[in-house]
Amino acid sequence: MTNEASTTERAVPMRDRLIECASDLFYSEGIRAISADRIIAGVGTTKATFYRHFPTKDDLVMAYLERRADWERIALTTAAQDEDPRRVLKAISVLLADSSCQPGFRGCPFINAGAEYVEVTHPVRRLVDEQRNWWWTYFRALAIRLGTTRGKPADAVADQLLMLRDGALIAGYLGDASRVEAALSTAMNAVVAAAT
Amino acid sequence: MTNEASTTERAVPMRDRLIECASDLFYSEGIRAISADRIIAGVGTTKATFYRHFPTKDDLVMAYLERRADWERIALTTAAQDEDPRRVLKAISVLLADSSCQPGFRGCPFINAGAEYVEVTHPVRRLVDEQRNWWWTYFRALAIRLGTTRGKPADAVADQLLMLRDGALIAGYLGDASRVEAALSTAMNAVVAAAT
DNA sequence: GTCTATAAGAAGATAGAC
DNA sequence: GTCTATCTTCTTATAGAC
Repeated sequence: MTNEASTTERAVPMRDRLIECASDLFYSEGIRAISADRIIAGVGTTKATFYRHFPTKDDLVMAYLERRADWERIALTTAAQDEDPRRVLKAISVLLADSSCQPGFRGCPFINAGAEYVEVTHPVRRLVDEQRNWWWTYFRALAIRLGTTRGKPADAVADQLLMLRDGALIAGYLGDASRVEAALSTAMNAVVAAAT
Repeated sequence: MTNEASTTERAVPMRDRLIECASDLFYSEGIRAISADRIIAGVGTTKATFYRHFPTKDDLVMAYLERRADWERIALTTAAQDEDPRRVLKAISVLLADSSCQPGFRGCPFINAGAEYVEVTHPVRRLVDEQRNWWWTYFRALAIRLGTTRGKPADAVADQLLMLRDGALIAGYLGDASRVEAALSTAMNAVVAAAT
């Protein structure tokens, strides 16, 4: 094979290095708390290069959230491949609870971004909406597989499961992450049982 | 026109006017998004006066959150005075859902502050913990009144009800506020039914 | 594509007069 | 308690050389 070890730094394009660094910093400290300078220093480049790749800071914020959205969808669909919808529900609980227990867990990046971006028409908020709609649609389909009647009943169960997902991530961040799994799976089962 | 320092305006002490203005701005736009200058301009005073009342901006942030905590506790205990714990549960759902439907609703100020303040030892985060503990203790007592066995079962129900409260406020802000009441009360009832 | 240098403004906070 | 004036640092963003 060709020698690429000596060109490790050059192998990763600057754009990806900026997104990678931004993803860590924005998530762990908040978007407004991180200046472009911090990211520039983090990857070891200059302002000019930064702004060549991302005309404004918000463009990098969008790239950060798009990457997070991809991760989240992949993580969920990977963890929830079981045929049995009840085991899928359990797997989702375990996935969310495990994430909550990881060091550096700071809750849902989309909920956090929502707290920082107020304007509903802002691209960031549109992306947050999109990701939340994805979750809701996923939960609605799961509700149907679990035996909930299509239409309003399934919509209602999707609302409740999304509510529990959001609450679980808040609890994982601001509460006791070690209790999230029990509370989340118990509540999800209760909600599904009451609707089927 | 009329003198700005009219009797009504002067009757409210500067400190309270600063907290009042900060409360509106911090909640509606986010804490980091609002500079001291914006608040100073909002009440029509100067930097020197601002920093005489609040040595740092974070001191004002604390005053803002303490006021919000007081409001929340008063609102809840006022809305939930019924003898019947099932009607109390319903009243909480209605209170949270109604709040979500108010114009300018931006979710839970404590969850939002948590998104902006990362350091767990920061006074803001301690206050967030305190308010969340208050809710949890309230829910645990309610769970017992609803017939849940004291100890672990009641603790588990409190975890789940708090999870639903948090998720409901997220849904009220980032989702469809008009569907919060149905989802929240249905899920709370399901969780309680499964534990009694 | 990347660098040095810098603009232009906003941020949190203070000194000293009245 | 309040004001004018100021300080320092940080912020996003750009110009122009290599």
